[in-house]
Amino acid sequence: MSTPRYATIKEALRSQISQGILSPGDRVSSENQLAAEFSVSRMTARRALLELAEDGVVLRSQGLGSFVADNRPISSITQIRDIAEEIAQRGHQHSCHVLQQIETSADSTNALQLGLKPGERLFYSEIVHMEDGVPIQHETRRVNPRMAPDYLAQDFATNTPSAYLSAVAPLTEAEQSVEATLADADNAATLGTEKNSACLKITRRTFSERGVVSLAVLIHPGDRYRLGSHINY
Amino acid sequence: MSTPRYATIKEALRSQISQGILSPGDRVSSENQLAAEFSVSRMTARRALLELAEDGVVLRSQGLGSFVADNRPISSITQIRDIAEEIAQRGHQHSCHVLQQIETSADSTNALQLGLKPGERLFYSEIVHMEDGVPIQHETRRVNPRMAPDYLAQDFATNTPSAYLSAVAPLTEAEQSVEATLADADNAATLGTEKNSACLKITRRTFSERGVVSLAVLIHPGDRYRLGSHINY
DNA sequence: AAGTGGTCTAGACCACTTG
DNA sequence: AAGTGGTCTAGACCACTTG
Repeated sequence: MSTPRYATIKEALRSQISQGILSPGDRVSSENQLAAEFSVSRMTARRALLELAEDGVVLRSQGLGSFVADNRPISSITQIRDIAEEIAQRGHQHSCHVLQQIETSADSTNALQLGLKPGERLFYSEIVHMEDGVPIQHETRRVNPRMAPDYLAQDFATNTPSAYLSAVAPLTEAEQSVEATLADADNAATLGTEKNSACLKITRRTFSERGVVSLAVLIHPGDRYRLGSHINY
Repeated sequence: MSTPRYATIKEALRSQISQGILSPGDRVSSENQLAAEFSVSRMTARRALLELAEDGVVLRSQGLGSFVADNRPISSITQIRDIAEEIAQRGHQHSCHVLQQIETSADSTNALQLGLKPGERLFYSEIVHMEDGVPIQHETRRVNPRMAPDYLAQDFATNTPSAYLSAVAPLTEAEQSVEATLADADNAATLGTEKNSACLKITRRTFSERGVVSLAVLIHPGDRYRLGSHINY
């Protein structure tokens, strides 16, 4: 399976931007020009530009052309931080229990989310993170083996899954949702809370350049954890 | 300028989903089927499905088909949006009950947070927001009278507090925290949920150029609301 | 008038999943 | 074998912006 042509065009433009050949505000080649340069149909060149626009790399305007966008600053709110780092920054002690670290197979839902085939193998880990000895996060994570083949050999007591994955498959994108749930018996036992107490559940899908890296579900006791953000306009 | 055909197809599918004709997990018509049904080329039907997938409305899988995604509302953590707008954008109907809209005085905590002196007057409102008649947010808000002197004269049934405040004191900054709590008897009654069900609680302080504008506490039923974000690096 | 992006067609071949 | 989505072509007409 070779790289699609629209992807080649995207890559070429991205690299021109990161090398400074194209700067924010510069006009990039038009659909017709790209079609000619890369010997593809206009629809294929168009797709490359459309996807770059979706990713916020270019801005497009009918009649005018496509232009390199400003490099968006990363807002501190949305930053994904390693929990061990976060705890260390508060001046507290991080520790954890690795409950599971195994190979298993993808059910149809996990397969869809991770970009695997149903039944294909995946790595699974389950860890409880503690701050000064008090459990604050129950992490369950499903990992795409193609992105991190040595996942099962890691010692997560010294280096968290998040830290390890960031090193082997640098984060390019993340999708997350936050919801409130009740602790089931399992959550209650691992987190040392009451059953049916309020929990904050974060579901996070992380992407690297080559695709989906992992799918993490993070459960926090509602009375010991909050998410904060500061937004500037 | 007429509506593009792919937009018509998207709208038709969205409406089937919101009417319950299609439920999460259901398979939607294939590209070829939609092309035939709507008398368009496959590329046009395809575009409709692709955009719905981008919006998180459907999940697509080669060889399998396209499936309706989990349709629980997901709203952005990183952006503060008026709930009425948010609901309208999902194609649903917003309505609300104004429970209270009064002048009261600041206790020491509120005073500190709003930059007032203890005992100084402040405005207080309490509203339940509904999406298609179903309660999804219980909003309690304390407002700095200096920033919005006419707050008590507003009709929040037609213009939400958030929309009104944005107009009179444009948002320059916001601080928020997200946590999980259990519904108390009052929450349960106003939101129509069980007591001790999981709730998402957002505490938000908004700032304008001249200082703190308001302090809002937003309670959402955990099973009807999610927060989401998409991060690009 | 010439160029840009926006929409659309009617085909094609492919990889993938299921019966 | 039949159906699905993924990629791609070579055209077309359109609305929009600029010289």
